[in-house]
Amino acid sequence: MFNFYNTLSGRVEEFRPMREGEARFYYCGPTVWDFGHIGNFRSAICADVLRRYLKFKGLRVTHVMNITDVEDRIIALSQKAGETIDEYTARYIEALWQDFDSLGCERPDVAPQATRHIEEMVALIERLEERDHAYRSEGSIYYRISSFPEYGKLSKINFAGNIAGASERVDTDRYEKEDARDFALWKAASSPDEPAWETNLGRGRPGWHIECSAMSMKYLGETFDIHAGGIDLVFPHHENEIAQSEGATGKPFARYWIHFEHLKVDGESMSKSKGNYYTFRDLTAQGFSGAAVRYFLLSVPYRKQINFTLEGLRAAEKTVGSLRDFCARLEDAKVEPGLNIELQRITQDALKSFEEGMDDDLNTSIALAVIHNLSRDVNTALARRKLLADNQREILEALARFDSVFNVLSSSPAAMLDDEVQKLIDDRQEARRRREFDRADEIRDELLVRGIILEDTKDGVRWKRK
RNA sequence: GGCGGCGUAGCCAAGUGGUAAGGCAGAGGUCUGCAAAACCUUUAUUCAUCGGUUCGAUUCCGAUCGCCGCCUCCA
Repeated sequence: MFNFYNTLSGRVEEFRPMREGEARFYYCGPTVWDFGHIGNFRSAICADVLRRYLKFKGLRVTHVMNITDVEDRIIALSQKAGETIDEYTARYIEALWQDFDSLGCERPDVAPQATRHIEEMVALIERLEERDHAYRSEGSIYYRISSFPEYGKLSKINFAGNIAGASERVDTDRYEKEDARDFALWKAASSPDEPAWETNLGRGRPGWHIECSAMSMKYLGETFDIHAGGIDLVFPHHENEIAQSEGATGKPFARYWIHFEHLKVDGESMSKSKGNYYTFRDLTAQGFSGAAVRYFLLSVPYRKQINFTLEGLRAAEKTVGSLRDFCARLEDAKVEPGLNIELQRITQDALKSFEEGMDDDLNTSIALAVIHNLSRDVNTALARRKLLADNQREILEALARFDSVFNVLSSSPAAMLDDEVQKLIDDRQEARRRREFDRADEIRDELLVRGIILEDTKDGVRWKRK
């Protein structure tokens, strides 16, 4: 199996699934109040790679990602737009899936929405009330943190040291709570026109944290393998999830917690006010590909902050282009039958190193370096005609294996050339044969204007779209 | 006030108690009709600074400087 850092234990640990051959994995998904930004997608892509690597390791994965479609901001924005919550969030959910596709993220097996699971949340809150972990105050219901002694075990927060300096910024007067740390499980509707649900708990809406407890346990069981999310969620969100879930069931909740670091933009935290805020769509509008964004975001291991810059993204775009060219060249190569033992060894070593890198806390930097080194060795062999048919097959299989995790190598098949363009390429070849190089270069320039780049190789002309 | 991370070539960046992966950019070369692509060579005697531990430190410890973040909605 492989190792990764478990926030709960504070150590890199070997992953051992609860059930042989199976991994149950929950990822705290987005709040759909706007288009996703690159920070959201760093997390989503890290989660995607984790999920893919679990599969690489031969595990059957059940991946659940929640969609938070009700919270204060969504309510405010939808009301402002004169829409229902569903009308407002629908477009962002649609956009989310489009972005997932563009970024090469597999869709989760289940993507439950909070608004569709109010019943489950109500039932969970009732269980917490029965076990005395919850109390009512002015129509709302709060979690009683003093009733859960293990509170803080995930984030290791030192409450004594914290309160002093931070308290001035914490709004403690807003609700009637027994303890400033207590958090809302259920928020009573404050006015008749506020979106709310009529339930056994009264008219209101769920607190933010309860949805993840209710939905993860519904789809994965009361105890499951991995719970993932952005680093910012460690406290209070995940800490509260543990309190809610373990408080209600008396059983361990998630066994492994994995958290993805944030990214910086131009060396600073990303924020709209700093003008360094990018949605994925901002980048595609500038002509960047999803694969380049994905490659960039995976080029640094998940536990390090990555510094996002447009310059870095440009470099990633070039790198992905080179790797894809390499794959296409390898596929098209006309090779002699047979097997080059030396190349076979290189290929096997690459597979081994890739896996060792990923096994070591998902070190994507190392895994990518392995792909680059293999690419160089194979290019050299190709140029020297040392690559034989069995090697070609093995290397393509290895690359497919790598790409089952990274998903940046395969590109959509190039669209067919139209007849006119094909004729120009043929004409140019004819001109070259006659050594009419002015004419040949003229045609090459003309094709370039049409966005087609030609490369003359030993095996004939290759073309690609700009 | 409490807590944490980072500082490695022009840029991005991995990494380890035993002598610096990878990518981008640059230079020279091979190949080519010329290109392009690819390949080869080359670009850190050195890992913020100063001490300490050690046979040996970029890697461990301490101090200093600089940058970033969390503790509040946040991926």
